[in-house]
Amino acid sequence: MADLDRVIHEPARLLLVALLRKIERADFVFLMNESGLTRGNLSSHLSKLEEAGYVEIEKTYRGKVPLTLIGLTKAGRAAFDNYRKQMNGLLTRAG
Amino acid sequence: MADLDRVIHEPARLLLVALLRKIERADFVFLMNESGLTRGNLSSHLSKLEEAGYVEIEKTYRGKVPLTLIGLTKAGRAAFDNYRKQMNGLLTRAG
DNA sequence: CATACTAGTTTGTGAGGCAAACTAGTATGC
DNA sequence: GCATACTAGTTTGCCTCACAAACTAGTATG
Repeated sequence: MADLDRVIHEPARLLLVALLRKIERADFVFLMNESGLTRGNLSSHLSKLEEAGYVEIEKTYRGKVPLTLIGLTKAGRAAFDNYRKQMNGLLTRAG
Repeated sequence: MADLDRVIHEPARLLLVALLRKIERADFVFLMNESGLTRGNLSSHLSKLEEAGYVEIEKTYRGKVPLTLIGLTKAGRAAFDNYRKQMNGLLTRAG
């Protein structure tokens, strides 16, 4: 069977994880712009990813304005790589 | 944004469509065995695919026993190919 | 005619994605 | 110095939907 990681599989999160896979670390607003998600949905998807242990979220300040930094964990990278492998298998097996 | 086709994106259906992409036509029980889905879930996923116009379902008989044949439509093939293209983009863009 | 099997469909429920409402803190207008 | 607006998030409510379990229908067997 195809037991894909549902945390990664959700398109919004897949996009986020793919972004983070490249750039290591990003702030909330950047991810919002890149993904096209609303603040609300970005927040809840990041929470899911955090619960799964796939991202680390650091809350700090840029001057007096709050700044939230997000980065993929080792587990997150591994999960994404594994997902990619499985998905490629599924897609290419279907010549 | 990543607006993947949700009908195809669901893992169970992705597997079904990938299978059908190769073998053109299959019966209900074969798909059940290949996918590992229960009769109930296979039935409902096939209904979704049919509603989307992605598969054609033909009910006939093998002797006196009902036989359900399932095949991808042109639209189904196109949808899968498009999905695959988008997904590959997402996955490889994240070197 | 009752029990079992094959081949499916329908139903109930819990999880979850999305949009909208809410919160908190900072800057600006008057 | 209080109101209005803006930035940066979080929480809530609703509606969809995947999965499991229950149900249906028809055939073979004892």
